[in-house]
Amino acid sequence: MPIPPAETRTAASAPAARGRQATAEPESRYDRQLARVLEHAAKIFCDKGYEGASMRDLSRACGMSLAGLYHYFESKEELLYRIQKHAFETIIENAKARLASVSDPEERVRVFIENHLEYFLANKEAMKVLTHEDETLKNGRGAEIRAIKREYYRICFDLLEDLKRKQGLQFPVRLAVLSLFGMVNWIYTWHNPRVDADAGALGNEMSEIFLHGLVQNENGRKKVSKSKP
Amino acid sequence: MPIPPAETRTAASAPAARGRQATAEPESRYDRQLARVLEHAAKIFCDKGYEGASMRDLSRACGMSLAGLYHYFESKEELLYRIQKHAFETIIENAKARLASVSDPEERVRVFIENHLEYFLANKEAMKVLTHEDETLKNGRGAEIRAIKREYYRICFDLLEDLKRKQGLQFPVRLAVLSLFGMVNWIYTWHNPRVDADAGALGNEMSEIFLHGLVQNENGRKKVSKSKP
DNA sequence: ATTAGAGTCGAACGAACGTTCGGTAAGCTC
DNA sequence: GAGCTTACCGAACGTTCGTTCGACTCTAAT
Repeated sequence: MPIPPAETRTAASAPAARGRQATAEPESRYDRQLARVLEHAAKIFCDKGYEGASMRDLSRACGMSLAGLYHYFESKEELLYRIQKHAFETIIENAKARLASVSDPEERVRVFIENHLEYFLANKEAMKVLTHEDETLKNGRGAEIRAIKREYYRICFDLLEDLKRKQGLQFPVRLAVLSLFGMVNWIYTWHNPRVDADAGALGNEMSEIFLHGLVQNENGRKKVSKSKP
Repeated sequence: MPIPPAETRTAASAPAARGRQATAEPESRYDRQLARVLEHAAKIFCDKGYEGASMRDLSRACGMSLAGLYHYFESKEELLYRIQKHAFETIIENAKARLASVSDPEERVRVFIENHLEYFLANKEAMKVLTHEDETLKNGRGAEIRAIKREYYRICFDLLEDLKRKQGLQFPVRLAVLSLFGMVNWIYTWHNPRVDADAGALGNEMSEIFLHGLVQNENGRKKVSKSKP
């Protein structure tokens, strides 16, 4: 949930997180405010889209003046960049950590899917911004985000290729990866926490569809005995 | 590809398509120009997003003055509405027509998927606008588009429920529908006509993944004999 | 008590936005 | 060829946009 403390300071030169004794406190006032701003920005970009959202909307949401906001970043574009970068880096980090302890190829795919859904649903706003505004950033920042995205794609690709090789399967890996991303990313258009299951259950069900399909004859796992022949 | 002739005139009161003899010519000058405008609008909304696209962009693309454009519609919002409505109605119409002659439940799902992909790839720009700007329209027009969307969803839902019942399967239908839409709609983010297969081939491959999954053991259709045990 | 700078603000900048207005030139009907 | 309509345009309307500027307050170190 928390959008991150500053890491790198790109606006005016400013203090690193220094508490009262320079060591104890992890979050300076600046860091806390910046995190607040990023969180509200994610919410607003999510609701109205990057282009449709105005800095005045953000100012209102943060309870801070328009000019005051610019103490924490240098442009609207940087806000989008920060939100996207943090979301992507975190989901990749989480995926790597979870995959490290799983070796069965099929199970690894399941873990990847569940990790994706879990982070997605826990950070719905940032992830919608990541997904929806995927071509918005241009030039340097856009290239950086696209590189991170490619890394994430690659992780999934390798997972599926490994599965294919070890189990001697036959399917187009690129298309499988992109179909999987479609399935899991599309969730931002429909998921309603009051109606739909949580990440764990959805992950299992989606994994089942993706790995074994709707129709699983000859195997019995999906087929159910019917009273009428 | 062609965005449609006028159907209903919503701007200033204006002539219906009347040829020189009121019967022979199907396309008046007005209809042709309107179609041109809608086509360019779809392209621009697709490239820069609805909010990011300006009427001046459209004016430039059409080679027509800003004021002149408004002869053909009453607002930017109406443009989006027209594009979305036409795309949705056509894809539904096509789906119904194709499904009418197919009775096998599994084959019907395949036909639905292939129809979707075929229209999607043949009308990439309008379909990206439909997919990407899906929450943009508000009030009356938004409600109307959402109703059409619900109808399309319903067709797919019924298809899958029929498959489930007739084959005695067990899967969550709502999730299956939404996963399928995710798979097929996501295509606008990645499809490259110079790299990727055409709608027919992609439809087959996606249908295979969706219906039978990546891993299809015990059945041999997917498993391939390996030299090493 | 003085100073430095972090944090914040009101007010404004120029640019861009969607839309409208008054007008004109061409085409059609009588 | 008068009269009406369609198709289009230049210029501008009022608004909103992202961003900046100079000044103020508060805190904390000198």
